[in-house]
Amino acid sequence: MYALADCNNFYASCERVFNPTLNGKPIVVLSNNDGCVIARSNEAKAVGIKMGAPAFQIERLIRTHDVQVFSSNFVLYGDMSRRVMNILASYTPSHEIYSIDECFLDLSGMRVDLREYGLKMRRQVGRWTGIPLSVGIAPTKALAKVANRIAKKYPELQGVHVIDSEEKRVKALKWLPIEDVWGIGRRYARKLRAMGVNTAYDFTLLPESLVRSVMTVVGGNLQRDMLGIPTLEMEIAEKKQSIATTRSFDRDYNRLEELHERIATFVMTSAEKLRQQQSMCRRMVVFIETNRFNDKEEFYANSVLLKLPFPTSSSLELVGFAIEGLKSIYREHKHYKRAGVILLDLVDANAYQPSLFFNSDPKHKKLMETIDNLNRKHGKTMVRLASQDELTHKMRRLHLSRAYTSSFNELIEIHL
DNA sequence: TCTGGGGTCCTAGGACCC
DNA sequence: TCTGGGGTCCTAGGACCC
Repeated sequence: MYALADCNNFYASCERVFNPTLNGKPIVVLSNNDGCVIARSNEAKAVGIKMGAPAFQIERLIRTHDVQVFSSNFVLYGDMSRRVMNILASYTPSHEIYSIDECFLDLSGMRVDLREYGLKMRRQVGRWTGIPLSVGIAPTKALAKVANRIAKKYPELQGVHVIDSEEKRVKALKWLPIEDVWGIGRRYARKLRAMGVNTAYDFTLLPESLVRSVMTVVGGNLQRDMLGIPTLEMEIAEKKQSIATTRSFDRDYNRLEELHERIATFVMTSAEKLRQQQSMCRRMVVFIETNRFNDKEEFYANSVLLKLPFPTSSSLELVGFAIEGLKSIYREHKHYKRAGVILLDLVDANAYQPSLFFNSDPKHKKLMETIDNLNRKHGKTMVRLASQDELTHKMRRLHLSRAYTSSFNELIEIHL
């Protein structure tokens, strides 16, 4: 049996933990630059605020319903996530952190009352972190996902649902519309509807060969899992296979120097994560885009895949390559709105055999360690490259909550 | 004025080799 | 004019997730 534990409206709940006066009020959390909605409390969903809605389009809703608005505070959310995951880990010998707010737990062989067990983790997470949790338990991961939806949907279940019989499995799948199935997105849902498949249950009745022909092996595996045959396995966290830093800008950039500074900073951020997991990268993508919503200027997007002459995790070397790449895709007289850097083809820094001729400069290793340590101790951008001398950008974060968990200056004060 | 960011996996088709 | 077959590697693009 597997459990899927999922935090309810995670970002919104994080904001609430440190400000209980928000209980019962509609809350939304906005993306970087306060661009669009990325999380909503139940109350905000109820008044009709859609996921992904641009902030400027919902101003009226916000005013009418006194919606509490927050800029995203990922330092806080990451920290809360770690606390929740640590608690959940104590409930199983094997868990998979599936996303910032979701965790699969392998409960096979556990001699416990599963419903009680789910209620217990939910209570403990609630008491220790203040985050509301829903738990779905079933024989496979895909069914645990379904069970979790049901746990969320019906309050009388108290946040926990167990699928432990064929009858419950069928009932759950007949209840779930095809577009809400994990692994079936817009594209496949439309195709399946056209084939007369309206629910998850209909999907499980399709011939396997048909499913594979439409949705490749991925769909076939999903179908088996939904039939109750454990097929999707636990994927225990190892290293990331790619590391990306991408951002929309607060305004249009058109000068090469401005993009240069942004790209250098993105590389620095990515490279630090790269070193943290003790990898080196062999390829890098650099991309830039103009504003796709602007009808007055033709949309321009371009990217370049760089094959590095040697694997490296040195920010200095990576920035050098990235800037060469940037120059190859930069066009003058355009207004850039978004850019990013993706590190790919990551190899283990310790296992790598240096080449006879071309290698990352060994002096950089020590230097990077020093920089990482300084930045860790003194805040993110204590040490930057000279190319980053002028920080011309400012993220718009008008509604930022405090760094309750990560900064001594921003701890909550309790007055007795 | 204002529209997110960070990931994973699979496949078809081309390049290249013998 | 005729013009194989099989293997591997790589990559772009498409699908999905939260």
